[in-house]
Amino acid sequence: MIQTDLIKGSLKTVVLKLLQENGRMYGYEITRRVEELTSGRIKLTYGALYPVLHKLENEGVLVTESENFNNRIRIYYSLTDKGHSVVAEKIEEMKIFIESLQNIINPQPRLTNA
Amino acid sequence: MIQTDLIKGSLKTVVLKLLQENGRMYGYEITRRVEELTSGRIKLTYGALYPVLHKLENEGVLVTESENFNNRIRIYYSLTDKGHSVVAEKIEEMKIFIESLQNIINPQPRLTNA
DNA sequence: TTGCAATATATAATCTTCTTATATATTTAA
DNA sequence: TTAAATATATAAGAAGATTATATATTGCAA
Repeated sequence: MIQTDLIKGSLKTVVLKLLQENGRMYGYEITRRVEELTSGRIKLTYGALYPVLHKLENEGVLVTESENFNNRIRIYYSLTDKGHSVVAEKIEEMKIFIESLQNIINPQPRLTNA
Repeated sequence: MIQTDLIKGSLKTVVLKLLQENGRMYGYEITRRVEELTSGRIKLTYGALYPVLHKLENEGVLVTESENFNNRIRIYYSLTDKGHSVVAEKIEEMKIFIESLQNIINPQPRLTNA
């Protein structure tokens, strides 16, 4: 990740959202897409990404298919049925979280009852 | 913290922002204010909050004044000059981070050039 | 033809950060 | 008199990230 510790905790949701959006993706592609969507501001590290992908697979949220492309292995990840409902929940959580942060960052001026 | 792992990494920024907004605050007050601003969605834990406050003090970002209120010690924290510029940076980072997350959560449909 | 950048996945060691549990102590309301 | 609210603090452990390292192919430039 780049320049900020803020991303901690949101990686899983980000990955799941991209898979929901794109059907299936391989690890390298996911990091590319995140850079693209964030104008290079967020760069996923593989040391974080692959363990997360493996964990989600073990939890039955993702399934994999290996394919050969130009003699390079690509491991495609896609959501299971369970995965689809998990994404929906995670996205809701994230929206509420973002709202909460915004209430802190741009607070309504307090009424002078204090 | 409540119900979501999303908050990881943003605690420091949240604390600093509140101090910028309110002049000086004590630990307990900070947790109250965060609950208030987020409608109870984010509850800071003291096990996370106090170590962060102490760390920020050691870094010269905060200073403390102890006061006695109803036989209870209150330790007020406020920003140093350095602290004020640190908040400004952190807030900028957080705004960009939130923007980035929103680009991922609500992506513009991709033009079919891929 | 050699070497570097890009493509592609993976794991171990380490660090940071958070949660949970525990401790202490006063005031206030039931 | 007892529990909830107020107030701070730290240790142990878990979770999640970074950094470093490993391996291997393709394609482009020098």
